[in-house]
Amino acid sequence: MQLYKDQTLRVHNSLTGKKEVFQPINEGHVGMYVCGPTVYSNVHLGNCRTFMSFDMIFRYFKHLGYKVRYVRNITDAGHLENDADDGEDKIAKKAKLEQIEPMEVVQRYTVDFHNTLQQFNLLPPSIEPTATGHIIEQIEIIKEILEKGYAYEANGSVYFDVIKFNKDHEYGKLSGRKLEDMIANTRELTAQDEKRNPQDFALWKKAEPQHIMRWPSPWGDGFPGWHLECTAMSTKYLGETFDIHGGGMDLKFPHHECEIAQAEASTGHAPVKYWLHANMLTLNGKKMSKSTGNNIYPSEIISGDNDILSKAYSPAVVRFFMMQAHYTSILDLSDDALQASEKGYNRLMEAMGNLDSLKTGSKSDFDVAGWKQKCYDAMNDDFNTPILIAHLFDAVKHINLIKEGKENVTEADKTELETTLKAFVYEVLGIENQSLAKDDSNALNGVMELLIQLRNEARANKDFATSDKIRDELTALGIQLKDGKEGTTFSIN
RNA sequence: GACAAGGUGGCUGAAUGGUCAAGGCAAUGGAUUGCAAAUCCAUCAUUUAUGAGUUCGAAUCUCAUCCUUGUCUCCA
Repeated sequence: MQLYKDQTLRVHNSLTGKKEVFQPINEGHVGMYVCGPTVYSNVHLGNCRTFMSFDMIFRYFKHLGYKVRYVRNITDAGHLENDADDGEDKIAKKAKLEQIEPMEVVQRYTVDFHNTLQQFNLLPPSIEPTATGHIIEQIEIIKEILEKGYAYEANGSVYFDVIKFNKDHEYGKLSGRKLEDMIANTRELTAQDEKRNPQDFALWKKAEPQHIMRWPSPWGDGFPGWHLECTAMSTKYLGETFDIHGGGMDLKFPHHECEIAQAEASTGHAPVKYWLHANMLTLNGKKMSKSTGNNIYPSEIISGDNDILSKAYSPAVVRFFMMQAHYTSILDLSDDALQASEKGYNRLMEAMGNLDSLKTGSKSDFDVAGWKQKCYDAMNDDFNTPILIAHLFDAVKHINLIKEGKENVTEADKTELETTLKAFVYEVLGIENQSLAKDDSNALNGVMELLIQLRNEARANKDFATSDKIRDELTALGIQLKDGKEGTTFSIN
């Protein structure tokens, strides 16, 4: 199914600041690279939002029939705490702190990362390369940049020469910065600094004798600079120019700016056609920060074991909540917002559960084909999931009306509605139906049927004490009875 | 201080020049119900941080001010 031939997708390109029609470099194929986590601590909820956004994008491309190669790296070396001379590798620092091998740190938090993303129903990327697995490729790129004259060696380290590069190229075009301004706002170099210019960044850092993470190179033992791994791995798996590069807004500068510089310096041309940036997640209107306590881990939301929220929320509800905002907007997570999302989520799932049993007729009061295209239009407009969800609720309303017998639907439209709804909710948005009623054990259904029958008998006899007792006790257990025209049904919250 | 993304109803969150500013949640009235819940119908921002400007027309463009988030710088 090559749906992409019928749909015009527009994406917001951070490089130009405009929405552009998406045209892949190779027809029918999409190459997408997203900067993955540095695995030195448990994955942050904000990171989850970014990866969830790109998971949705990945899913929509697939849904449209593109063959997608989605590469998301694991940074397991080289991410310095800061760019100063005493900059320490984040992973090496954590290893020292916990007195374990750096690779134990990497292993522990990579597993946590995968577990968390799996809970939120993220699809695994096509390739998930690690920085340490691509040291050779990174060294090769450094050699090329050195050959082209855009880098210099100093005392066993190699630095990218930003000023030289800016003479032939434009450094700062992604983040809207001017090199002159940056230089004007910078202090003088200290005497012991190896860099020619404070804006220069490390391609290769010399490893001090006590440094554990080290690899041999033409410039001596050392380790790669943080920005380099993404250039090496994206080029290796997606080519010198690929379609989409994604990541969090916070990576725009310097990380992505440096990626552009490295690629242009080594290959002579721009590496990426469309730059997509996902916006940040705040908590109760403020940035998340471990030091102020305004912070929550994914596992704490799911378990409810935290001081910030009133209750636990399922991963599907959290995902639905995130999808209700556009990926380029700042999203604020709060208890009120999650509660509202949970109710909306339940209503959506309820309607989808009722879809199958709808009675069909000879005509439809609901323009399913028009509605379906509206859903595509929403997604085609830079993956506008909030608008898509608004349309989904339009379908919910019609499903409920049909169920009540106030509207009609033909068999063909019902099938179309069901297929489309499932495609957008499950396949594109990646929202699972986690209501317990779905995995219906026959025993539970049998017991419920019995209770409903007993209650209805009591109601018929006007024994409301008994009928209300059954209803209230079930409510206390989290089972809600629903008296409809067609009889009584139940749902489990 | 610089750059970037923003500031929309009680909460959340769409809409970037064109009649009434989506949707979810909450709220109010009605239908339904033994009473509720669920469901349906109706109501719910003369107004988009503030001030000024451009325009026949602005939430949307321009300028100023205030605020939030991110990055850099400074500081440490």
